[in-house]
Amino acid sequence: MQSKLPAGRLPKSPSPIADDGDENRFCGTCAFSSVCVAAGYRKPDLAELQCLVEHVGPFRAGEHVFRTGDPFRAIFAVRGGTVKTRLFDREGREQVLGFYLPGEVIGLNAIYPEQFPCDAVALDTAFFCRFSFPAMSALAARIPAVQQHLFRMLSKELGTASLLAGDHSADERVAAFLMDLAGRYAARGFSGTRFHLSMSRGDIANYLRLAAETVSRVLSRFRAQKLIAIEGRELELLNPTALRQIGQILLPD
Amino acid sequence: MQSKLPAGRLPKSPSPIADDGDENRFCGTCAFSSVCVAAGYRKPDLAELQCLVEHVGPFRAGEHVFRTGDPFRAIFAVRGGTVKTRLFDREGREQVLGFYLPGEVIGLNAIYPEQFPCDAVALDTAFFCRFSFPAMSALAARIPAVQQHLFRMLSKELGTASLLAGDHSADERVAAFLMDLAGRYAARGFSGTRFHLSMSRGDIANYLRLAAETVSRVLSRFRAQKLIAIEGRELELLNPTALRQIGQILLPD
DNA sequence: CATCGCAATTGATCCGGATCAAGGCACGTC
DNA sequence: GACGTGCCTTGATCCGGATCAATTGCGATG
Repeated sequence: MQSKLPAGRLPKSPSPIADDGDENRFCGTCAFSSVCVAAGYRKPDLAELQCLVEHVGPFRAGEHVFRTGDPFRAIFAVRGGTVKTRLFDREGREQVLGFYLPGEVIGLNAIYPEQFPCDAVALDTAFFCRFSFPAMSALAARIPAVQQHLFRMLSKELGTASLLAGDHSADERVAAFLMDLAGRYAARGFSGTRFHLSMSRGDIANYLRLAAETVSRVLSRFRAQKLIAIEGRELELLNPTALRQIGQILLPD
Repeated sequence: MQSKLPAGRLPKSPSPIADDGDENRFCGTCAFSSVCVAAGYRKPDLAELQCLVEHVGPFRAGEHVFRTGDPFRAIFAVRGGTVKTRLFDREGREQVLGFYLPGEVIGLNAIYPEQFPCDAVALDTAFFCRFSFPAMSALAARIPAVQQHLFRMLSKELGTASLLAGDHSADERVAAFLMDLAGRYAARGFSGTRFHLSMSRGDIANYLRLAAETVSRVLSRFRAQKLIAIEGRELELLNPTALRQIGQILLPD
């Protein structure tokens, strides 16, 4: 039930960011926080930032935030819910490219082609901050912190291709996947040991380039080994250290 | 014998960019060309660009352009030769991340961590244009074309992770690899049907996440099927259409 | 020239995960 | 309650590519 929105949350009321109590809580964990906060310190810049940020959503599970081929006009920070990005190959088979949690940003890979190169699909009820990219670009030229932040976010995402690469075992992939999610939840202020898997086993398998049956088997084995407790999509990491050990080859540090 | 360099080519003569005839030919195919050319149209900017571009090299095969952990100060455009990027996992096994041809740019993934996250190793005699990043950043804030160009290069590289992802057959991977190389050579003005493989079979296999033996077998099979002619590292694509067909799932368009 | 060392090729065997198949479970609707 | 429909789990079989091993070819070096 994460979709119980406070009344003043939707863009109908263009209230200043500082006035929205919930805003502050979210923004503190958002990938854009340093930009918004930095801009907030200067009154004239704050006005401009408000022009380029727009709240959109909610999207229901299965709805598209954007589609492959849509013209690129903006990037999106996830405010709530979960998103998967995916595309279809020539044979029409889905390829899951990634999952995005609250505070994370989607759409950066559309800057160059000037079209979105993939679909973004909500996995549960999700809503976003939409940043107009032309406006953001112009702002970046005037405010070094904004420019630097964009460079850093882009560069950071370059280092995030490793989970699916390589000839790694199913155990390694699944363990690394779970620990990656855990770390990202923890980084945004959520629990890093208990969380909900918003995506189906099939999506996980597709993302990890495994069969859904294999993912199921590995999770069952991890449960039998008391590494995790899992019931449906509710997950608890019972032995994160061991999981990190198993997936270490795929994990940073 | 790829190291037979023309006499005037080595950096012992630090001549200004505009004076170097070969420079113009190279710059036309370089990923930075739009930046350099755009800057060239304004005299004051040209001066600044000269400050931030520096010619480095040659590096001999096996020498490092940068190493994992080196502080990030600049990005490099390959002027000549070939480079591989790689890192070592905890077990000390090498992981080849990519190959870079003349005109392509390395180091963009170091902006965020502010350290190089991988090694860059010359595969043959190689030299570079070195762009100081702080200087470039400052220039980007003043010249929109430079900022836009950096955004685009970063975003473009985000779309380049697909070759090694996925559970694809060895045939698909090798065919896609060859066609990818061919396309990149062609884009830079070289032959797209006959070229030299600067990297060993082992490097190719490592990059494609296959065993070296498998790469060898696939190449032998492609030769038997008259798809390619290959002798050592000299390659000719005899039937690019068929190769594209085989690797199509991994290739753009 | 003989020798060494590395890269590449080719053959034989083995294993991990895909695939095919058959239920189980939780949800909805009628 | 009976039924359908996804989603998940578990079992049995098969195949592509890894691995181990042997051989060849070539450039470098003495």
